[in-house]
Amino acid sequence: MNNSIPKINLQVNQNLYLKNPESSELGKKIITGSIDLIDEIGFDSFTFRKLGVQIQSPEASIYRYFESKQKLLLYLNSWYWNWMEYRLIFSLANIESPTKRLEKAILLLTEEISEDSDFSHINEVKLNRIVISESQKAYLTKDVDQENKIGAFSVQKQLVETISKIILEINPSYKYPHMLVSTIIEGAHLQRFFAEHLPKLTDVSDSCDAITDFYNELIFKAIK
Amino acid sequence: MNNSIPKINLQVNQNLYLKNPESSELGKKIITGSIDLIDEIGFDSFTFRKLGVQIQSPEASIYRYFESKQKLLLYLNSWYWNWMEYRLIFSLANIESPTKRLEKAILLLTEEISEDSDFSHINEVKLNRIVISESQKAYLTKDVDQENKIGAFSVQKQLVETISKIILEINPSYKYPHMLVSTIIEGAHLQRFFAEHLPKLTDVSDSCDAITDFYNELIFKAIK
DNA sequence: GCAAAAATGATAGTAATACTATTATTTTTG
DNA sequence: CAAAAATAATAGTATTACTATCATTTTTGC
Repeated sequence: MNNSIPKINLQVNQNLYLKNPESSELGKKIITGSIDLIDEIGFDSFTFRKLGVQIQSPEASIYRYFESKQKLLLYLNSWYWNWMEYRLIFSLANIESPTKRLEKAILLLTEEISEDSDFSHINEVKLNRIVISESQKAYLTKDVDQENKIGAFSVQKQLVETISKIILEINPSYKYPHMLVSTIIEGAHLQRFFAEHLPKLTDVSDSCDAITDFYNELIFKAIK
Repeated sequence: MNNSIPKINLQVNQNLYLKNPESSELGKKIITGSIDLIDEIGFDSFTFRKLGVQIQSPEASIYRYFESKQKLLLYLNSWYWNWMEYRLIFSLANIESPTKRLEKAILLLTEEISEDSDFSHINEVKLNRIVISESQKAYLTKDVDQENKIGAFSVQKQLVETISKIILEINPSYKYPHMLVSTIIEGAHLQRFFAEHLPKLTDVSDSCDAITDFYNELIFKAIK
C-alpha cells in the first residue's frame, strides 16, 4: 500500500445506508467524523447528536444517511473488511505457492495497522482500532439474522472463503478450514485488545510480533 | 455434575455489586429474572425497568443491588467463569496425566451446555447462551481498565493460568500458552454463535461436536 | 413481644438518548 | 434561471438510565 495507488471507492452493501455517504461532502464528513469520535469516546457513548456537533451539522441530517448508529457501525465494519480483501488480493497477486499465499494472508490478518494509507477520507489506523474494540457489537445482537439476511456480513464470509480455499490447496483433507480462518480473524483482533487491556490473557513480548508468530505456528501445524 | 452435589454458593467479586444478591430473596429474584429476561430479549434491550416488571419489584430496588446493568452483566459473567472453574477442578480431580487433564479441560470449555445442573437458582443453560452472545460487551468498553482494576476479570485470568500450566507440563517450551487458552475460551463461544447465526464462518456438521473436535486437534498439534 | 434498624415498595423526577416531523434556506442540475 | 434536491434549524416524543423521597413491611437483638 503506497501513494502510487489511485483513489478507489470501496463499494459497501447498499442495504447498510439510506444514502451513500461517498456521494457527498456531508456523507464523507459523517464517515470521517464518526471514525474520529467513536475512536475517541467509544461506540457506547457515541451518539448522532454528538457527531452532529463535531461535524457542525444537525443530527437530523445524519439520519438521512444512516438509519441508526448500529447501521453506521455495520457500514464501517463492512468497509474495513472490504479494504482487507482488497489488500489481500493485492498482496497475493502473482504469488504461486499456496504456502506463501497463506503466510501472506496470515500476516495481513494479524499484523498491527499503524499507518494510514491515505487511500481515502478514511483513517485506517483509527478504523482498525474501532473494529478491534467495537465490531463484535455489530453482530452480537438479537438482530443478527436480519442483518445477515441483508448481506451485512457477506464481505467477511467472502474473505473466510478465499483463505479457506488456500488452506484446502495445501491440505485438501483438512476438515475445518472455515473455523480455522474465522478463529484467526476474530482471534487476532481479540488478542490485540487483550495485549493492551488484559495482558494476563496473552503472552506479550515487546520484541517481535507475538500475535502474528502465534497464529503462523498455530495454523501451519493445524493443517499439516 | 449431578444431584448429589450440595448447594454451594459461588462467591463473586464484591466490587461488582452494591449488595450481595445471594443474601436475600429479592437478590436471587433479580439474578434469576435478569437471566430469563436477557436470554429472551438480549442485553441491549434489557432494562432495569423491564426487569422490575418481570419480578414485580420497583426499578429502584434493583438499583440497590447493582449500580448499573453493565455491572450486573459483569456479575453474571464472573459467576459463569467461577462456575466453570469449579467444574474444572471437579473434573480434573485425581487425574494424573497432563494430557488427559488438558483433554478434559478442552471438553469443558468447548462443549455445549444443554442441561441445567440445579446447582442453584441460576439456570446455566440460559446463562451460557448469555455469556456466548453478550459477555464480550462486558469488556469491550472504554471502562475495561477500570473494571479490570477492581478485579472484574480475575476469574477468567485464573482459569487461563490454570490451563496454561497444564500445557506447560506437557510442553515446557511452548511459547504461547496463555494466548492459546484465551483463544479457545473466547473462540469456542464465538464458534457456537457463528454455527447458529453465521454458518458460513464455520464447518458445522450435525453428527459429532465439530467445535470440540476442532479445538482438540488444534491445541494438541500446536503444543507438540 | 417489641422497639430499632434494615429492607423493600410506591411514586416522582431529571438529563440524556434515539429517534421523527416540519419548515426554511441553500445548493445542484437540466 | 426555475425546479428539484439537499441541507439547516428547530421542535417534539417516547424511552432510558438513573436519583430522591417517604411510606410500609420485615428482620433483629434484647
